[in-house]
Amino acid sequence: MARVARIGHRKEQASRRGAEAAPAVHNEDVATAFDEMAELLAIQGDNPFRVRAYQRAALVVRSLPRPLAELRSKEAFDALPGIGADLAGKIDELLHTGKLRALEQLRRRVPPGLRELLKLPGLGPVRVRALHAGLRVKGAEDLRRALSSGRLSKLRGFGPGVRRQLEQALANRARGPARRPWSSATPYAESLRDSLRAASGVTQVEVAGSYRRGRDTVGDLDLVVCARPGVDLAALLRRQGDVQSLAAAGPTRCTAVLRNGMHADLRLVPAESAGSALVYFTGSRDHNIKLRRRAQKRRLKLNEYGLFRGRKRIAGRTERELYAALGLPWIPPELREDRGEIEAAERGRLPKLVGLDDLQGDLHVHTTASDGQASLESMARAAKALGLAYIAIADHSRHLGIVHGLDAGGLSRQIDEIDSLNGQLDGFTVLKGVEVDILADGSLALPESILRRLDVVVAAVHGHFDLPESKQTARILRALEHPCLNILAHPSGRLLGEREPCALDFAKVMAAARARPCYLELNAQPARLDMDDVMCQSAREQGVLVSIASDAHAENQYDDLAHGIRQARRGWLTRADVLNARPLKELRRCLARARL
DNA sequence: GCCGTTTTCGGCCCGACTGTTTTCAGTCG
Repeated sequence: MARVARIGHRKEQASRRGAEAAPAVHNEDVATAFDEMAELLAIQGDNPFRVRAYQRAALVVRSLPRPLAELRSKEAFDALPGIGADLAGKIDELLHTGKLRALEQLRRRVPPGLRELLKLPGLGPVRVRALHAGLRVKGAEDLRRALSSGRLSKLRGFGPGVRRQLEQALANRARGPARRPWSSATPYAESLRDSLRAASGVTQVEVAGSYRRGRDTVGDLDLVVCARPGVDLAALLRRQGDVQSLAAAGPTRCTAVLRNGMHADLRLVPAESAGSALVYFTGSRDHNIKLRRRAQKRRLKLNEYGLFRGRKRIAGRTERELYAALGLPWIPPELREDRGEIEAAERGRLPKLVGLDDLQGDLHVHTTASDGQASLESMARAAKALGLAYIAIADHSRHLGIVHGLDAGGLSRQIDEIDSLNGQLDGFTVLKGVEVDILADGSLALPESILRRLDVVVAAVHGHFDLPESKQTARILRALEHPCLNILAHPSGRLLGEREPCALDFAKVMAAARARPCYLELNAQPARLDMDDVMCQSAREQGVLVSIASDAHAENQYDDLAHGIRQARRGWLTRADVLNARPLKELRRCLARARL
């Protein structure tokens, strides 16, 4: 929604500048427009395959590592998978005018509140259309009234079950975001998995879904269960402590409502189908669709029970066996987003993804000198105990808004402290650094004279997140021109579920980082995970090294590095793409290169 | 709306569960 409004904003800017000036339209804007087209067409009752084509195009555009604007021509758009002549023309129109006539026409025909209704569980395009046609329902509030007045019961397709589901959904809507950070799902996912594994008759339990793919946020949990005959899945679930109720219960499939409000979908499959079920329920949907089409072309049929030639199962017990039968190597779950992984697998070009063990150090660590909770020495010893070879202390600079930051004097004292500590740490190095604030005008909050004395200068935005895109981009580009800057930290400023990424022309930032050169941080705090996966993939393609950083404020927060690794893997990063996967000597060379 | 080693037209991934429509449509993943 915010994005769409932003297109409007750009449109105004364009008209002020004159007709010849093209508004800056990002891939995300195009994807959002296509998503909206798909929903409005679906509500209208249009051909479902046409709807699907828009959805697919949105996904393709959203996953492109480069801005569409760089591709320029309609022919180049047309060459993208899932984009034909028509959609290529629509991309062209959006890029040049900032608007889409077809979308504007649709918006005039379909009340905007109906799109919101589509998000409610139990409401698809058919029922939303029926609500509008039968009861003039135009949004959630109308639906609430129709429910309470009893008018809904007169409508075909809205029996007591559906009405109960809708009442529940409207009540739940007030309860906050549907997706939550990956890390907040972990305790529930793991305890459910472990207690089911311990249940008698159960032979195998795996968590699948977006949780297994390591997405930054998780909606529902998906679990694949194998058990001996006679095991009653629903009865088993009702005995689990974390399970509040069952929203659906069949012999092979159950949906449990957990105490934290999450849903867990469980599927019971025979052991010979464990691999195919795991592929199936790990997804993503688009990865699966592509696998099934691949199966079809080989005159095979793929479903959650296996890969079949006629009625004969030819694979399915393990994932590896299944991919092999489709002529592919096993594909890591983090890559299964239909962003080119199947094509890469086919050509033997899957990246060897970075792992936690590849990290040699951590370049963003706080201490009690600013807002951290542990001393310099404690943070250093904790990192050494984890097997890291170096850390960079990057406490905040002092300025308005950050109370406990360091000024030049404080930083100078910390430099001395680090020198003396380094004498006592055998085989471990503490690098001198800072997380210096990027001020509203793009200057840095500390003088160059003190920054010159540091090994690592990490710079970040901590305020003025809502500047218009042109100003925000200019601000960051100016910061990147500072001769001492090494790493741009948490580039988008997003906080999952709390703060949207700031409006920033990330392609320009990436190009500037590459040209300078300097590095970009993938902040591993579970609520940040900033950069996101697509930005990481883009950095890799552009050859910009990524610093996977814990931003630890306490000894135990080095654990967050695992979240960063997960995100990095989703962004196709290998060891070679990661700045702090380099040994100290090589790291120092990289840092020296990034100083003008 | 896209796409092509069965195809430029006629397909488009596949199955489970729910509710209600007494034989299946709608939704979901």
